[in-house]
Amino acid sequence: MHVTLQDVARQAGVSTKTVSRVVNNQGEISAATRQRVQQAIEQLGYRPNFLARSLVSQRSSTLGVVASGLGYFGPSSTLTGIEQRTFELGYSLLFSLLPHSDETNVFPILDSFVARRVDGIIWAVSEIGNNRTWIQPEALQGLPPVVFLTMEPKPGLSVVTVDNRTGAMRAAQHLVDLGKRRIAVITGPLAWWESRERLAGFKEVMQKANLEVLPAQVVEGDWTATSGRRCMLELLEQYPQVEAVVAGNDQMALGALGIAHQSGLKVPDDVAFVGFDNVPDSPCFWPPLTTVEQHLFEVGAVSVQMLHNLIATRQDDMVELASEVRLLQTDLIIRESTIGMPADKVVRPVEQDSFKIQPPK
Amino acid sequence: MHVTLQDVARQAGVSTKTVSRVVNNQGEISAATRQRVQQAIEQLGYRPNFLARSLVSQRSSTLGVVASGLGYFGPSSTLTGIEQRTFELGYSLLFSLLPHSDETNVFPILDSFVARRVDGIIWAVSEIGNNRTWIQPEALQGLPPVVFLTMEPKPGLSVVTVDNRTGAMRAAQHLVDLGKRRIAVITGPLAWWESRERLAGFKEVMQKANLEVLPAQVVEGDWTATSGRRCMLELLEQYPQVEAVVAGNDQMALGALGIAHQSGLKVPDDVAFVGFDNVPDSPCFWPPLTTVEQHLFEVGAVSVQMLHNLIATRQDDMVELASEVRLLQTDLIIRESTIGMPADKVVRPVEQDSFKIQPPK
DNA sequence: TTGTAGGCGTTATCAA
DNA sequence: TTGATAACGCCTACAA
Repeated sequence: MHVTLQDVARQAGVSTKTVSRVVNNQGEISAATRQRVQQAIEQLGYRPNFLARSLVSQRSSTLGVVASGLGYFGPSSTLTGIEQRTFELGYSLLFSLLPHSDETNVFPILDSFVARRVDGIIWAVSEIGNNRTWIQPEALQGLPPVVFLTMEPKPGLSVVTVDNRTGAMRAAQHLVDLGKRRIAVITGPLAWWESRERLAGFKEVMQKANLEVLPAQVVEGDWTATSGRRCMLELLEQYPQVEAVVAGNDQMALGALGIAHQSGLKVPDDVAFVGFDNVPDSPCFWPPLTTVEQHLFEVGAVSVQMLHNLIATRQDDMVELASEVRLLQTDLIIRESTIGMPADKVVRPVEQDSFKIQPPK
Repeated sequence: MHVTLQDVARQAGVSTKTVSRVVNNQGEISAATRQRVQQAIEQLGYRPNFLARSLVSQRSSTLGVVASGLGYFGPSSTLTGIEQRTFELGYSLLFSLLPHSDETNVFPILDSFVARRVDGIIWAVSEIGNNRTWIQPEALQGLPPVVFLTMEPKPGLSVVTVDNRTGAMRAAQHLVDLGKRRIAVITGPLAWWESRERLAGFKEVMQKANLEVLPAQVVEGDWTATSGRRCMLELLEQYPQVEAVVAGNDQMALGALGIAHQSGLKVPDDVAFVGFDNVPDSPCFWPPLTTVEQHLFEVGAVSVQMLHNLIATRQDDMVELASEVRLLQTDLIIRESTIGMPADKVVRPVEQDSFKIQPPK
């Protein structure tokens, strides 16, 4: 069916090895034969078979990625970053999605990756409930190098994640600095590690500012704008003195904003709002939303780079120093929902954990 | 490095072929040997190598997908649908992203798919400018079956797309039915086929209603909310009598809504708005947005099913009847931005081009 | 500079 | 019911 090296070799009147050398640009070859071989390749429309190459070379130049929740801006950005860097480094990408559920059995997915002999795996699913209990030495044993995204760093694992706690602290501190005292929070689902981190950051700032956090000030949403509406209604009911709201993401902030409008509250004078994510629409919310930007595209790119290094290391010497952690910082984007006048100022702090994407080798 | 069939065979004291039969559940095998083989598999931790299997069986059980613009809800939904159906049908998915640019050379991506011997390809990139000129018989020659998404159906190609024209007609007709006469349109970039289709649908309704469409009534955005703001400002400048706006997507509608608020216009009494996409946030816009829902998850799922059938067909007999077209209908979701009162009614028409996802064989 | 032999891990063919 | 042998398409080692 397909044209093979043999066919080309026969056509060009040389050996298969010579054709192989031409295809892979290796070894010294006389200009004449190279010419002849290339002509034969063109003529026959030869396309190399990576499966056969992978079989003998024991590497597939393919990475596997497991993602989730592409309907949201964050995961999509991360995936885009992953794909781009993967391509730049010369890999292909096997792609799998996981439902947002504890129940899902991850092993079929891992098996399909192993069966296709991926050189490495990126686990781009948020830490939710106990959906990480599968991460055990025995399970990792049979796998190529893995980089985990968005989880509490654990010894022995390579992790790339956003500093959610500090991000939330920036949001809360901003409100405190503006003189707000009665600050409420709409969290994401607390089964999510990210949500708990953000809540912890919020509480830390409140404590330092000697501000109480009553149970009535904390409500739990599910990331959707609709849940933001519900949460804001609850807040107005159980904590009517609220002066500001920190939302776990921009969607919930949007929903909460809607309720504020319906209730005739002035934003930000009566109630100020801060979101999290800086989705592309957030500058066009009504009013434009102050929010915390995560650099998720970079999270994706960095994780691929880390995986690439891991793969190279494992091949060179068998020493396994897989435990590396990258914590990416956030930016506070200040807009009208907190300061009430046209502004789009970026407050970028000194980077504590700065990073660079390393150039391909 | 890895445990192979041979290792298992040796351990169990049988031939490799016998092990192969056990692994693939084929042929008759005595319970005793099966037992022994399975034990050896467990013991050694054997994982089959799909690369080797693909090499000999001439099929990789892998599909390739080329997508674009995951930052938007639509493409992400489509990709999610593709992934899910792909997994259900027992394939793996090789994933590639294309920048939104005419210039991009698609052949390296196609080559990487062919090199890995994907069984089929889904081209999930919108038709923009002349980014489809590569689709020529010669280029298609060397490829496995391909299904194209979101493009003008062409003879000889398999296409799955949303009926954008009819969708836009629903939106426009809804406004006409509400008694609006001076209706403007904010289009997506007109280099996109989808944008032109939606504009054509809009114009068709206007014509039937004996309503003029002046050049001043049509402005071109770039899908972003920010461009929606700019376009709405232009409209208010050059067509101040505007009573309603049809936007090319929900993001631009959001931006336009913001300008309406800033200008003190009442929605929908002064100006009504309709979007396109039904993004999850749209019920929480201010006011909630009437919009046209595309079933993009289904577009993805249907395209995979079509591809699967194509692959099966090509293998059975060599007859190539690749030209199939599926046109999926839209739903109009009516909300406050047009009717000004709490409502969330779905108008679902009789399906002209109904479809079912066929069960896996 | 070029060629030969052997093997990567699996499945198909044909015997036993 | 099982097994030996030959592919699948490519690359590495070693010669020539």
